[in-house]
Amino acid sequence: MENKNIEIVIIEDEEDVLELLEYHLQKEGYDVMGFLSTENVEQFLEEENPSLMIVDRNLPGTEGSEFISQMRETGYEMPVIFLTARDKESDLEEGFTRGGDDYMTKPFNPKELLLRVAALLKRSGIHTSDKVKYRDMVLDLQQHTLTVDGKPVDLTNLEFRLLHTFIKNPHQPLDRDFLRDEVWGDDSVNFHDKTINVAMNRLKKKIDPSGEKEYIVPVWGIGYKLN
Amino acid sequence: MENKNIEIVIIEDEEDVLELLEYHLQKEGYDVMGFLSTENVEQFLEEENPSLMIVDRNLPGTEGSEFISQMRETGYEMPVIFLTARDKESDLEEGFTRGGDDYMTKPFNPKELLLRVAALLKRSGIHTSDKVKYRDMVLDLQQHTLTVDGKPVDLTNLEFRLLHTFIKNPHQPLDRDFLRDEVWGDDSVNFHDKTINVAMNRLKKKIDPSGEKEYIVPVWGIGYKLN
DNA sequence: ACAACTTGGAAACATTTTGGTTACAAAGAA
DNA sequence: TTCTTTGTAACCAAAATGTTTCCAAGTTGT
Repeated sequence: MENKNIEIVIIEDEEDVLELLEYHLQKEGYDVMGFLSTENVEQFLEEENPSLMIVDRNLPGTEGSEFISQMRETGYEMPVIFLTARDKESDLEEGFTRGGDDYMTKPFNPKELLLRVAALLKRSGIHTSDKVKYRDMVLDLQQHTLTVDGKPVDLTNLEFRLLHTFIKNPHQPLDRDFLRDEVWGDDSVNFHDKTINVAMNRLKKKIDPSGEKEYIVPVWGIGYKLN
Repeated sequence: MENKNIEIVIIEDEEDVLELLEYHLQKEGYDVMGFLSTENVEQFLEEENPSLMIVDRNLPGTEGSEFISQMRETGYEMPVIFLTARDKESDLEEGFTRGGDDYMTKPFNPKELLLRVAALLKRSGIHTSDKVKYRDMVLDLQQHTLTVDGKPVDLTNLEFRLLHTFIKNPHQPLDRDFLRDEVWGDDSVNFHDKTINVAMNRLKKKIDPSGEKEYIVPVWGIGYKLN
């Protein structure tokens, strides 16, 4: 599917409309994340970088355009398509001046929506951020951040590289020599036995404090493995 | 007038519609060039570089979308808005797939047209004003001035360039090598470790003396990031 | 099963790396 | 010159990483 990895966020309080939107967009291969209100969206944006948003103007609580206006001020620049049942001129203007890129009135023609989505994505140059996912973990290689179960987890540089090499080689016991070459580099002389152990344990504790997820397990006499 | 020097080409065979379009766009300060057919447009494009085109689908001789399709193949990439009297779905699709960015049906609302023109110009990177905004900050690229929360803040040249590169790449950790290339230039030999640190701290102190806004935060082991 | 041995984990501590602060010097502009 | 901007150096603080020690758990041979 060609639209893989392009993420689209929808905020729409009418559940059936939301489902319809999700259906059509997913059929085109987009990754769709739907919300029934602006709640939680801000948190979501901190973790993911959607390429486009489709937002109902008429939302419970915050107005849709009000929300986008705030979002723009915070520095988010992805294209936004507003949806509205109304068709008043003043509303239209407000939508555009608050940072909207396009405007469609409900009921909308699904084909047209898809065409407008595609046109906007093309025009704005899609920035698919480099992300690697594994189970509950999302490693953003560009932002150098990790989220586990949606919650951000602070990693040091070393820990980040370490986890990255494990995610690149899952289900495989990586021995200490390999890790040393890969993460620390060949130039590291005087390498202590326990250096890797300690680093691994610090990493394990950060990504799974309770130890219940067992992301990384020791392989006795070899090294460690990511499950 | 703020839209000065932005040139818009219109191709529309109905003379009264063309005049109406020219009137509204000129009132907004755009430079408008109208054509009654696709004839002569190609020649015009070789001499001028309009920022946007508004094209009727239903033209005598060549179809409007056919013309744009050829134009795209020749390498022209400016945004295009199609106008049409018809409202058939197949036409709509053809318009978008042949390189259109937006689509309006006649009779159109002039206000909406202007809004869509402005939105497309913004999205395609043509700045109607040489100002960049980020959160509370407004960077005037022409005047080389900055205001934070509406209050003017004096920046030196170096600081201005530095902040500008951060605003161009928000939410992303910029490492020291990148900053060095971008702001100081590759030719700088004998570059001291701490040069960037000191420059960054001077900048941070100027745009956020109390440190409470946290515009720019260090990313340990990498560089700095604008939030 | 048991002791002897090997390996991994935990915690405390030490070292190194990195960023922040300040003062001052050099370079450049008015 | 005089003022401003920018770079350098020295020093401090914070964070990351490495080392050591001790203990727990797994392995092996008897």
